[in-house]
Amino acid sequence: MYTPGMDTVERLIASTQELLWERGYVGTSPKAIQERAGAGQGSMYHHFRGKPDLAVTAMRRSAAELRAQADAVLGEGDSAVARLGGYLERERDPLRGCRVGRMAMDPEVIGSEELRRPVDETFTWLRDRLAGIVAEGVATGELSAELDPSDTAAAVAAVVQGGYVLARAAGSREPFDRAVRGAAALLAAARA
Amino acid sequence: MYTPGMDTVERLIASTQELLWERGYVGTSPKAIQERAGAGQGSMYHHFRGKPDLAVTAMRRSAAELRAQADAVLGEGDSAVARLGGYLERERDPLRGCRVGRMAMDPEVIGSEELRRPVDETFTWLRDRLAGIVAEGVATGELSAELDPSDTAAAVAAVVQGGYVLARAAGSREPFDRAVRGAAALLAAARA
DNA sequence: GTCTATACAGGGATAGAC
DNA sequence: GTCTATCCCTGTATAGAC
Repeated sequence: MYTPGMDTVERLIASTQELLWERGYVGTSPKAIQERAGAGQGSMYHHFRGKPDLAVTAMRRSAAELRAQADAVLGEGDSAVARLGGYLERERDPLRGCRVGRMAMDPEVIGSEELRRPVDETFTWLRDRLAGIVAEGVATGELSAELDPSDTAAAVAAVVQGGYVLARAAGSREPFDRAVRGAAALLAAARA
Repeated sequence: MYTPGMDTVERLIASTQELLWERGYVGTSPKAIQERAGAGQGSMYHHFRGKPDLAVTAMRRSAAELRAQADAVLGEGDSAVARLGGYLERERDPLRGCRVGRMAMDPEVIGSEELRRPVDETFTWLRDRLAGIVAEGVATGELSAELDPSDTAAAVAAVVQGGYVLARAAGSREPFDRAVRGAAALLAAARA
């Protein structure tokens, strides 16, 4: 996440990304950010207007990173089912949860237009991307024509996000693994 | 949630349940609980040892309520697909999220054995209950024998929890509705 | 049982020196 | 650009009076 050569601004952003992932927006304090970044108060408030400003910057970056990763995974595989399955069963650390999805549960994030936007954009993009793959599968006759691409895409995205909830509740990655495997099996069973 | 006739203890518990749902554990302060309950500091600390104690009590109650509701819904319908579909598409307020699942994203909840337990038990119970229905459907020949009941159950539970994330991210219930509809369609397509 | 007073850390930010 | 001092509010809890 961050390397010795990074300057203060970069260290502040990277630290904020990590803390938002671990503790959410309400749970992350400027002081904690400064400590992790090895920067003083003055530094942080010189470069950013305050916690919301820094958080928006960090969230935009996390969103972009996630998008790039997902896009790469979704490009691999030679059939719709294989590509969706690849996305579902891609390597993850379920107990950490999703760094973007996590933000959606925070009332302060949801209550702020600016803070919610990167989260919204990420999932809108993801659902569209997944829907395109489903539509392709339906078009080539691989998947049943009964499947609505947008609905199916939402279900796939939801399984992953919900899998994190189940895993964290259980204190074990097992429910996550079951959920994505279960979803992959349902997709496989929906082949035309 | 709470009625005029409730005594102080009940009002404290009910207020805590509401606040935990709305703002999570970190986001809920004793002061806010007292205000909503119309009780003073002394009252709260007389009846409960502190915030964690009150939170555990409130979470146990929310878990029990949720379980009762889910159990009722899962008992209706005359086929496995109908029962799972009924659970998925049951009336909900997606923008509020799940009062139990929400807790799983809170680091303090996950970090405490006592606070996590009610959440864990709720989802373990739910997955078992759903798995029983899937198994039944497989046994009667309604559902494809390819489906693993536990995996499928986890996927169904995850779709709902993840649907909340998508809805809150979007600021609209639409992605939730799409996700559950998509999941119901996949189940219908997996009929033997 | 409930109230008020008190305590002390931490959150979030500003001011001004260097 | 960064540091230290300072500020005020809130979180969480205890003590003791009523």
